[in-house]
Amino acid sequence: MARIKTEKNTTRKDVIVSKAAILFREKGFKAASMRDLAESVGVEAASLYNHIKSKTELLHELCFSVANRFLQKLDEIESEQIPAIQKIEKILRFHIVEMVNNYEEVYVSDREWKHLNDPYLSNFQNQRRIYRKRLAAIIETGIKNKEIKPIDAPTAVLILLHAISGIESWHRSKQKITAAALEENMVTILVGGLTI
Amino acid sequence: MARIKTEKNTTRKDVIVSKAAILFREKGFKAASMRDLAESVGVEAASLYNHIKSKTELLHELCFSVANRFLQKLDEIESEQIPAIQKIEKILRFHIVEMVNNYEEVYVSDREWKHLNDPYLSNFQNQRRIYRKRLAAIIETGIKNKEIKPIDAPTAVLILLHAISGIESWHRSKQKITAAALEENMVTILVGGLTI
DNA sequence: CCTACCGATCGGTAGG
DNA sequence: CCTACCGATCGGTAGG
Repeated sequence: MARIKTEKNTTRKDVIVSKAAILFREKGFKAASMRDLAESVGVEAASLYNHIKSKTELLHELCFSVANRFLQKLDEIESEQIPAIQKIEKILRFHIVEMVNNYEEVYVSDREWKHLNDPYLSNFQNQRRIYRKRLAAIIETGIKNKEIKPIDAPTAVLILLHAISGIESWHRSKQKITAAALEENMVTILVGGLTI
Repeated sequence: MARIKTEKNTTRKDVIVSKAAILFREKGFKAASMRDLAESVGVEAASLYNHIKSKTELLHELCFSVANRFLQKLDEIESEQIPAIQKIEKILRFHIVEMVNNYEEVYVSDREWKHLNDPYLSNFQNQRRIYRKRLAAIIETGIKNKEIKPIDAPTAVLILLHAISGIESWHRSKQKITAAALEENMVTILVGGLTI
Protein backbone atom coordinates (compact mmCIF):
# COMPACT_ATOMS: atom_id res chain seq x y z
CA MET A 1 0.00 0.00 0.00
CA ALA A 2 1.61 3.25 -1.12
CA ARG A 3 1.45 5.98 1.45
CA ILE A 4 0.38 9.26 -0.02
CA LYS A 5 2.39 12.05 1.49
CA THR A 6 1.91 15.78 1.44
CA GLU A 7 4.85 18.15 1.37
CA LYS A 8 4.82 17.99 5.14
CA ASN A 9 5.36 14.25 5.00
CA THR A 10 2.06 13.59 6.70
CA THR A 11 0.09 10.55 5.71
CA ARG A 12 -3.66 10.31 5.83
CA LYS A 13 -3.27 7.97 8.75
CA ASP A 14 -1.23 10.53 10.68
CA VAL A 15 -4.07 12.98 10.26
CA ILE A 16 -6.56 10.43 11.55
CA VAL A 17 -4.39 9.62 14.57
CA SER A 18 -3.92 13.23 15.51
CA LYS A 19 -7.61 14.03 15.10
CA ALA A 20 -8.33 11.00 17.25
CA ALA A 21 -6.08 12.40 19.97
CA ILE A 22 -8.06 15.63 20.01
CA LEU A 23 -11.34 13.76 20.19
CA PHE A 24 -10.26 11.21 22.80
CA ARG A 25 -8.96 14.01 24.98
CA GLU A 26 -12.17 15.99 24.64
CA LYS A 27 -14.75 13.24 25.15
CA GLY A 28 -12.79 10.27 26.44
CA PHE A 29 -12.04 7.15 24.41
CA LYS A 30 -15.34 5.41 24.97
CA ALA A 31 -17.52 8.44 24.41
CA ALA A 32 -15.77 9.45 21.19
CA SER A 33 -17.33 7.61 18.28
CA MET A 34 -15.79 6.69 14.96
CA ARG A 35 -18.51 8.75 13.34
CA ASP A 36 -17.31 11.78 15.34
CA LEU A 37 -13.81 11.08 14.16
CA ALA A 38 -14.87 10.61 10.54
CA GLU A 39 -16.60 13.97 10.63
CA SER A 40 -13.57 15.75 12.02
CA VAL A 41 -11.40 14.15 9.31
CA GLY A 42 -13.96 14.92 6.63
CA VAL A 43 -14.89 11.45 5.40
CA GLU A 44 -17.54 8.80 6.07
CA ALA A 45 -16.98 6.49 9.03
CA ALA A 46 -16.42 3.43 6.86
CA SER A 47 -13.61 5.14 4.99
CA LEU A 48 -11.48 5.39 8.12
CA TYR A 49 -10.98 1.64 7.95
CA ASN A 50 -8.94 1.93 4.78
CA HIS A 51 -6.25 3.53 6.95
CA ILE A 52 -6.64 1.91 10.33
CA LYS A 53 -7.59 -1.50 11.63
CA SER A 54 -9.72 -0.52 14.60
CA LYS A 55 -10.57 2.17 17.10
CA THR A 56 -8.29 0.54 19.65
CA GLU A 57 -5.38 0.69 17.22
CA LEU A 58 -5.65 4.47 17.33
CA LEU A 59 -5.44 4.43 21.10
CA HIS A 60 -2.43 2.19 21.27
CA GLU A 61 -0.56 4.13 18.61
CA LEU A 62 -1.08 7.23 20.73
CA CYS A 63 -0.15 5.58 24.01
CA PHE A 64 2.99 3.88 22.77
CA SER A 65 4.35 6.76 20.75
CA VAL A 66 4.16 8.94 23.83
CA ALA A 67 5.59 6.24 26.09
CA ASN A 68 8.49 5.67 23.73
CA ARG A 69 9.37 9.33 23.65
CA PHE A 70 9.55 9.47 27.43
CA LEU A 71 11.53 6.26 27.72
CA GLN A 72 14.04 7.44 25.15
CA LYS A 73 14.53 10.73 26.96
CA LEU A 74 14.97 8.92 30.25
CA ASP A 75 17.70 6.72 28.72
CA GLU A 76 19.48 9.85 27.63
CA ILE A 77 19.22 11.66 30.95
CA GLU A 78 20.12 8.64 33.05
CA SER A 79 23.46 8.29 31.30
CA GLU A 80 24.50 11.88 31.94
CA GLN A 81 27.14 12.59 34.55
CA ILE A 82 25.23 15.10 36.66
CA PRO A 83 23.77 15.12 40.18
CA ALA A 84 20.53 13.20 40.70
CA ILE A 85 18.53 16.30 41.53
CA GLN A 86 19.57 17.81 38.20
CA LYS A 87 18.43 14.67 36.42
CA ILE A 88 15.06 14.97 38.11
CA GLU A 89 14.84 18.60 37.09
CA LYS A 90 15.63 17.73 33.48
CA ILE A 91 13.03 14.99 33.40
CA LEU A 92 10.52 17.30 34.98
CA ARG A 93 11.18 19.98 32.39
CA PHE A 94 10.87 17.45 29.59
CA HIS A 95 7.50 16.33 30.91
CA ILE A 96 6.31 19.88 31.20
CA VAL A 97 7.39 20.81 27.67
CA GLU A 98 5.79 17.66 26.27
CA MET A 99 2.57 18.33 28.08
CA VAL A 100 2.54 21.91 26.83
CA ASN A 101 3.40 21.13 23.22
CA ASN A 102 1.75 17.77 22.66
CA TYR A 103 -1.13 18.23 25.01
CA GLU A 104 -3.70 15.96 23.38
CA GLU A 105 -1.48 12.94 22.85
CA VAL A 106 0.20 13.10 26.22
CA TYR A 107 -3.10 13.60 27.98
CA VAL A 108 -4.73 10.68 26.19
CA SER A 109 -1.78 8.44 26.88
CA ASP A 110 -1.96 9.39 30.54
CA ARG A 111 -5.68 9.11 31.11
CA GLU A 112 -7.17 6.74 28.58
CA TRP A 113 -4.72 3.82 28.54
CA LYS A 114 -7.19 1.81 30.67
CA HIS A 115 -9.14 1.20 27.51
CA LEU A 116 -6.30 -0.61 25.78
CA ASN A 117 -6.78 -4.33 25.26
CA ASP A 118 -4.35 -7.02 26.21
CA PRO A 119 -1.58 -7.66 25.25
CA TYR A 120 -1.13 -3.91 24.77
CA LEU A 121 -2.67 -3.14 28.12
CA SER A 122 -0.27 -5.25 30.20
CA ASN A 123 2.57 -4.08 28.05
CA PHE A 124 1.78 -0.45 28.66
CA GLN A 125 1.29 -0.96 32.38
CA ASN A 126 4.65 -2.66 32.53
CA GLN A 127 6.41 0.17 30.75
CA ARG A 128 4.77 2.58 33.11
CA ARG A 129 5.81 0.67 36.18
CA ILE A 130 9.39 0.39 34.98
CA TYR A 131 9.55 4.07 34.10
CA ARG A 132 8.43 5.00 37.58
CA LYS A 133 10.88 2.65 39.20
CA ARG A 134 13.72 4.22 37.27
CA LEU A 135 12.62 7.67 38.41
CA ALA A 136 12.40 6.42 41.97
CA ALA A 137 15.94 5.02 41.68
CA ILE A 138 17.27 8.43 40.65
CA ILE A 139 15.55 9.99 43.63
CA GLU A 140 16.99 7.31 45.93
CA THR A 141 20.45 8.20 44.66
CA GLY A 142 19.74 11.85 45.34
CA ILE A 143 18.69 11.01 48.88
CA LYS A 144 21.83 8.95 49.47
CA ASN A 145 23.94 11.84 48.19
CA LYS A 146 22.11 14.28 50.47
CA GLU A 147 20.83 16.29 47.53
CA ILE A 148 17.26 15.30 48.21
CA LYS A 149 15.23 15.17 51.43
CA PRO A 150 14.84 11.72 53.02
CA ILE A 151 11.41 11.04 51.63
CA ASP A 152 9.67 7.98 50.25
CA ALA A 153 10.89 7.87 46.65
CA PRO A 154 7.80 6.25 45.05
CA THR A 155 5.62 8.87 46.70
CA ALA A 156 7.81 11.61 45.31
CA VAL A 157 7.53 10.10 41.82
CA LEU A 158 3.79 9.97 42.04
CA ILE A 159 3.64 13.59 43.13
CA LEU A 160 5.89 14.74 40.31
CA LEU A 161 4.09 12.87 37.56
CA HIS A 162 0.63 13.83 38.66
CA ALA A 163 1.52 17.44 39.32
CA ILE A 164 2.59 17.70 35.71
CA SER A 165 -0.73 16.42 34.49
CA GLY A 166 -2.14 19.53 36.13
CA ILE A 167 -0.98 21.39 33.05
CA GLU A 168 -4.24 20.20 31.60
CA SER A 169 -5.95 22.89 33.67
CA TRP A 170 -3.45 25.46 32.50
CA HIS A 171 -4.24 24.58 28.89
CA ARG A 172 -7.90 25.22 29.41
CA SER A 173 -7.63 28.30 31.59
CA LYS A 174 -8.59 31.74 30.36
CA GLN A 175 -5.78 33.94 31.62
CA LYS A 176 -2.74 31.82 30.96
CA ILE A 177 0.71 32.70 32.13
CA THR A 178 3.32 31.88 29.48
CA ALA A 179 4.56 28.33 29.04
CA ALA A 180 8.02 29.42 30.18
CA ALA A 181 6.63 30.97 33.36
CA LEU A 182 4.57 27.88 34.01
CA GLU A 183 7.67 25.74 33.71
CA GLU A 184 9.68 27.91 36.09
CA ASN A 185 6.90 27.95 38.66
CA MET A 186 6.52 24.20 38.57
CA VAL A 187 10.24 23.62 38.87
CA THR A 188 10.46 26.08 41.75
CA ILE A 189 7.75 24.35 43.72
CA LEU A 190 8.55 20.75 42.91
CA VAL A 191 12.34 20.76 42.80
CA GLY A 192 12.20 23.12 45.76
CA GLY A 193 10.03 20.62 47.59
CA LEU A 194 12.52 17.83 47.05
CA THR A 195 15.75 19.66 47.70
CA ILE A 196 17.28 19.64 51.15
CA MET B 1 -41.96 6.50 48.69
CA ALA B 2 -40.85 4.99 51.95
CA ARG B 3 -37.13 4.43 52.19
CA ILE B 4 -36.27 1.05 53.54
CA LYS B 5 -33.38 1.30 55.92
CA THR B 6 -31.13 -1.35 57.35
CA GLU B 7 -29.73 -1.04 60.83
CA LYS B 8 -26.84 0.88 59.28
CA ASN B 9 -29.26 3.46 57.95
CA THR B 10 -28.30 2.64 54.40
CA THR B 11 -30.98 2.78 51.74
CA ARG B 12 -31.01 0.60 48.65
CA LYS B 13 -30.21 3.71 46.69
CA ASP B 14 -27.11 4.37 48.79
CA VAL B 15 -25.89 0.89 47.91
CA ILE B 16 -26.47 1.52 44.22
CA VAL B 17 -24.64 4.84 44.35
CA SER B 18 -21.63 3.40 46.10
CA LYS B 19 -21.45 0.40 43.79
CA ALA B 20 -21.66 2.85 40.91
CA ALA B 21 -18.67 4.73 42.29
CA ILE B 22 -16.62 1.55 42.30
CA LEU B 23 -17.62 0.72 38.76
CA PHE B 24 -17.22 4.20 37.33
CA ARG B 25 -13.76 4.39 38.86
CA GLU B 26 -12.78 1.03 37.46
CA LYS B 27 -14.09 1.31 33.92
CA GLY B 28 -14.95 4.97 33.47
CA PHE B 29 -18.48 6.35 33.34
CA LYS B 30 -19.14 5.61 29.69
CA ALA B 31 -17.67 2.13 29.70
CA ALA B 32 -19.55 1.04 32.82
CA SER B 33 -22.97 -0.24 31.83
CA MET B 34 -26.13 -0.33 33.87
CA ARG B 35 -26.08 -4.09 33.40
CA ASP B 36 -22.63 -4.21 35.04
CA LEU B 37 -24.02 -2.15 37.89
CA ALA B 38 -27.11 -4.30 38.24
CA GLU B 39 -24.94 -7.37 38.48
CA SER B 40 -22.77 -5.87 41.19
CA VAL B 41 -25.87 -4.87 43.15
CA GLY B 42 -27.45 -8.27 42.59
CA VAL B 43 -30.59 -7.33 40.65
CA GLU B 44 -31.72 -7.06 37.03
CA ALA B 45 -30.88 -3.85 35.17
CA ALA B 46 -34.48 -2.72 34.95
CA SER B 47 -34.87 -2.91 38.72
CA LEU B 48 -32.30 -0.19 39.26
CA TYR B 49 -34.78 2.32 37.88
CA ASN B 50 -37.07 1.87 40.85
CA HIS B 51 -34.40 3.65 42.89
CA ILE B 52 -32.76 6.03 40.47
CA LYS B 53 -33.88 8.16 37.56
CA SER B 54 -30.95 7.65 35.22
CA LYS B 55 -27.30 6.71 34.90
CA THR B 56 -26.36 10.38 34.88
CA GLU B 57 -28.15 10.93 38.16
CA LEU B 58 -25.69 8.51 39.77
CA LEU B 59 -22.80 10.53 38.43
CA HIS B 60 -24.07 13.84 39.63
CA GLU B 61 -24.92 12.54 43.06
CA LEU B 62 -21.34 11.38 43.35
CA CYS B 63 -19.80 14.57 41.99
CA PHE B 64 -21.85 16.96 44.08
CA SER B 65 -21.62 15.08 47.34
CA VAL B 66 -17.84 15.15 47.05
CA ALA B 67 -17.77 18.79 45.96
CA ASN B 68 -19.97 19.80 48.86
CA ARG B 69 -17.76 18.09 51.38
CA PHE B 70 -14.71 19.96 50.09
CA LEU B 71 -16.50 23.28 49.96
CA GLN B 72 -17.75 22.90 53.50
CA LYS B 73 -14.29 22.10 54.78
CA LEU B 74 -12.86 25.07 52.94
CA ASP B 75 -15.41 27.37 54.58
CA GLU B 76 -14.32 26.06 57.94
CA ILE B 77 -10.60 26.42 57.32
CA GLU B 78 -10.86 29.85 55.71
CA SER B 79 -12.43 31.29 58.81
CA GLU B 80 -9.70 30.08 61.15
CA GLN B 81 -7.20 32.57 62.53
CA ILE B 82 -3.99 30.90 61.42
CA PRO B 83 -1.23 31.69 58.91
CA ALA B 84 -2.03 31.07 55.24
CA ILE B 85 0.55 28.33 54.89
CA GLN B 86 -1.09 26.44 57.74
CA LYS B 87 -4.45 26.77 56.03
CA ILE B 88 -2.94 25.30 52.89
CA GLU B 89 -1.47 22.47 54.87
CA LYS B 90 -4.81 21.72 56.50
CA ILE B 91 -6.59 21.73 53.16
CA LEU B 92 -3.92 19.50 51.71
CA ARG B 93 -4.26 17.04 54.56
CA PHE B 94 -8.02 17.01 54.17
CA HIS B 95 -7.70 16.23 50.48
CA ILE B 96 -5.25 13.45 51.17
CA VAL B 97 -7.40 11.85 53.86
CA GLU B 98 -10.48 12.08 51.64
CA MET B 99 -8.63 10.52 48.74
CA VAL B 100 -7.37 7.73 50.95
CA ASN B 101 -10.68 6.97 52.66
CA ASN B 102 -13.21 7.71 49.97
CA TYR B 103 -11.09 6.76 47.02
CA GLU B 104 -13.78 5.74 44.55
CA GLU B 105 -16.09 8.69 45.01
CA VAL B 106 -13.37 11.30 45.07
CA TYR B 107 -11.68 9.78 42.06
CA VAL B 108 -14.90 9.65 40.05
CA SER B 109 -15.77 13.21 41.01
CA ASP B 110 -12.33 14.32 39.89
CA ARG B 111 -12.05 12.42 36.63
CA GLU B 112 -15.51 11.70 35.30
CA TRP B 113 -17.37 14.97 35.79
CA LYS B 114 -16.97 15.69 32.06
CA HIS B 115 -19.81 13.28 31.47
CA LEU B 116 -22.30 15.32 33.47
CA ASN B 117 -25.04 17.03 31.48
CA ASP B 118 -25.99 20.65 31.68
CA PRO B 119 -27.15 22.29 33.90
CA TYR B 120 -25.16 20.08 36.28
CA LEU B 121 -22.06 20.28 34.14
CA SER B 122 -21.76 24.08 34.18
CA ASN B 123 -22.73 24.10 37.80
CA PHE B 124 -19.97 21.70 38.71
CA GLN B 125 -17.39 23.53 36.63
CA ASN B 126 -18.34 26.75 38.36
CA GLN B 127 -17.96 25.26 41.81
CA ARG B 128 -14.59 23.91 40.79
CA ARG B 129 -13.41 27.25 39.45
CA ILE B 130 -14.52 29.06 42.56
CA TYR B 131 -12.90 26.50 44.83
CA ARG B 132 -9.58 26.93 43.06
CA LYS B 133 -9.81 30.68 43.18
CA ARG B 134 -10.33 30.55 46.91
CA LEU B 135 -7.28 28.35 47.30
CA ALA B 136 -5.29 30.72 45.12
CA ALA B 137 -6.40 33.63 47.30
CA ILE B 138 -5.05 31.90 50.40
CA ILE B 139 -1.75 31.34 48.65
CA GLU B 140 -1.65 34.98 47.57
CA THR B 141 -2.08 35.99 51.18
CA GLY B 142 0.75 33.67 52.15
CA ILE B 143 2.97 35.27 49.54
CA LYS B 144 2.12 38.74 50.74
CA ASN B 145 2.94 37.72 54.30
CA LYS B 146 6.27 36.19 53.18
CA GLU B 147 5.23 32.74 54.33
CA ILE B 148 5.14 31.42 50.78
CA LYS B 149 7.57 31.82 47.88
CA PRO B 150 6.64 34.45 45.28
CA ILE B 151 5.13 32.02 42.80
CA ASP B 152 2.14 32.09 40.50
CA ALA B 153 -0.72 31.17 42.82
CA PRO B 154 -2.99 29.44 40.25
CA THR B 155 -0.06 27.27 39.18
CA ALA B 156 0.57 26.30 42.78
CA VAL B 157 -3.09 25.35 43.18
CA LEU B 158 -3.00 23.18 40.12
CA ILE B 159 0.12 21.40 41.34
CA LEU B 160 -1.37 20.76 44.77
CA LEU B 161 -4.67 19.43 43.53
CA HIS B 162 -3.22 17.21 40.88
CA ALA B 163 -0.43 15.89 43.06
CA ILE B 164 -3.10 14.65 45.45
CA SER B 165 -4.83 12.74 42.71
CA GLY B 166 -1.60 10.76 42.49
CA ILE B 167 -2.85 8.86 45.52
CA GLU B 168 -4.74 6.83 42.97
CA SER B 169 -1.42 5.14 42.14
CA TRP B 170 -0.71 4.58 45.80
CA HIS B 171 -4.08 2.86 46.19
CA ARG B 172 -3.30 0.43 43.45
CA SER B 173 0.33 -0.22 44.30
CA LYS B 174 1.52 -3.49 45.73
CA GLN B 175 3.89 -2.44 48.49
CA LYS B 176 2.05 0.43 50.07
CA ILE B 177 3.52 2.63 52.74
CA THR B 178 0.94 3.48 55.40
CA ALA B 179 -1.62 6.18 54.81
CA ALA B 180 -0.06 8.25 57.56
CA ALA B 181 3.41 8.00 56.00
CA LEU B 182 1.97 8.89 52.62
CA GLU B 183 0.38 11.98 54.12
CA GLU B 184 3.60 13.10 55.80
CA ASN B 185 5.63 12.58 52.65
CA MET B 186 3.22 14.56 50.56
CA VAL B 187 3.08 17.41 53.05
CA THR B 188 6.86 17.46 53.30
CA ILE B 189 7.32 17.77 49.56
CA LEU B 190 4.44 20.06 48.75
CA VAL B 191 4.35 22.38 51.75
CA GLY B 192 8.15 22.31 51.64
CA GLY B 193 8.00 23.36 48.00
CA LEU B 194 5.81 26.34 48.79
CA THR B 195 7.47 27.60 51.95
CA ILE B 196 10.15 30.26 51.77
C1' DC C 1 -38.15 -6.68 41.66
C1' DC C 2 -38.72 -9.37 37.10
C1' DT C 3 -39.72 -10.50 32.00
C1' DA C 4 -39.96 -8.68 27.77
C1' DC C 5 -38.71 -5.46 24.80
C1' DC C 6 -37.76 -0.73 22.37
C1' DG C 7 -35.20 2.71 19.62
C1' DA C 8 -30.69 4.49 19.21
C1' DT C 9 -26.11 4.09 18.54
C1' DC C 10 -22.02 1.71 18.34
C1' DG C 11 -17.67 -0.52 15.84
C1' DG C 12 -17.00 -2.63 11.87
C1' DT C 13 -17.72 -5.24 7.01
C1' DA C 14 -19.14 -6.12 2.08
C1' DG C 15 -18.93 -4.68 -2.20
C1' DG C 16 -18.12 -1.52 -5.55
C1' DC D 1 -13.71 6.84 -0.55
C1' DC D 2 -18.92 5.84 -0.54
C1' DT D 3 -23.58 3.40 0.11
C1' DA D 4 -25.73 0.07 2.48
C1' DC D 5 -26.01 -2.55 6.17
C1' DC D 6 -24.99 -5.99 10.26
C1' DG D 7 -24.93 -7.82 14.98
C1' DA D 8 -24.14 -6.28 19.54
C1' DT D 9 -24.95 -3.45 23.16
C1' DC D 10 -26.61 0.45 25.25
C1' DG D 11 -29.99 3.29 28.52
C1' DG D 12 -34.38 3.03 29.59
C1' DT D 13 -39.82 1.78 29.62
C1' DA D 14 -44.21 -1.01 30.01
C1' DG D 15 -46.63 -3.85 32.56
C1' DG D 16 -47.22 -6.90 36.01
